Amino acid sequence: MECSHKAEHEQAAKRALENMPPEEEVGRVAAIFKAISEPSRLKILFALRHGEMCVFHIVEAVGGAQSAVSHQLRLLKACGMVKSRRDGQNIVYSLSDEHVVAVLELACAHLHCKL
Amino acid sequence: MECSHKAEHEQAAKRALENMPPEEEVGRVAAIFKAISEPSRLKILFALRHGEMCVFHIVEAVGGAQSAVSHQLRLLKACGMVKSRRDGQNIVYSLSDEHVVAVLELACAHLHCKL
DNA sequence: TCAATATATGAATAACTGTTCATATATTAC
DNA sequence: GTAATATATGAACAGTTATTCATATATTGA
Repeated sequence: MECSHKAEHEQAAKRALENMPPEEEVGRVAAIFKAISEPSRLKILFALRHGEMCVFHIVEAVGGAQSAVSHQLRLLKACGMVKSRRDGQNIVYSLSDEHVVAVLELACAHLHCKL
Repeated sequence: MECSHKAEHEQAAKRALENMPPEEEVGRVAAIFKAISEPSRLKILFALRHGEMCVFHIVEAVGGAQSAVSHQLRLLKACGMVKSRRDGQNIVYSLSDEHVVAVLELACAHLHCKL
């Protein structure tokens, strides 16, 4: 702990400690990111940027087994990234709000890549 | 595939498929989110919002073992979330750019919580 | 009611990941 | 050089998670 920036670092550490959100809140934020940290789920979100779709078409857009997609959709819904409504035989999924899109786009900006 | 929104969904699925980024790019974006999807790493990022810090003070701010923090820092650095420089005996870490902060804040907006 | 279709779910397995422990490297002071 | 301090690293273990397979539920049309 004898670093030459002792004073500034200690202040920063003190501020960081004081302002650290409670464990529960950190957990909630982490859960959001975890939801979109798997390529399979991220693809689903990318796909839904082009409009709402039923499961069948989501499977068509992202590939993989129907069962796997269904499991992932459940996770995405559980943490509020997507919403769904029944429409006859189908369940139609869509992004739950504009924040989801915004987070995706910001990540791409960070990567300096265009989607 | 006989949903009543057949036409629109099929168009959306077609657009989604055409615009789906290559596997490698999806992977990179997913890696960014994965990096901040663990409470331990997220705490480190929250801490660094208050200024650059050496490992010792990061440990002080986020808790946990030095070894664990060091491992996490390596991951965060590998995906470009933080940068580091040596300063004598210490290694000083800081957020690598403003996008990192922006992503964190956007996630909080999505959660309707203030940090 | 029965068949067909769309979606969801539970269990099991395989792969991945975070942490710990012990140790290694690098820098400074003596 | 040696001791002390700061940080990093490798291996092993434990916990988590994504996928698959088989099956269940729900809706529609006959």
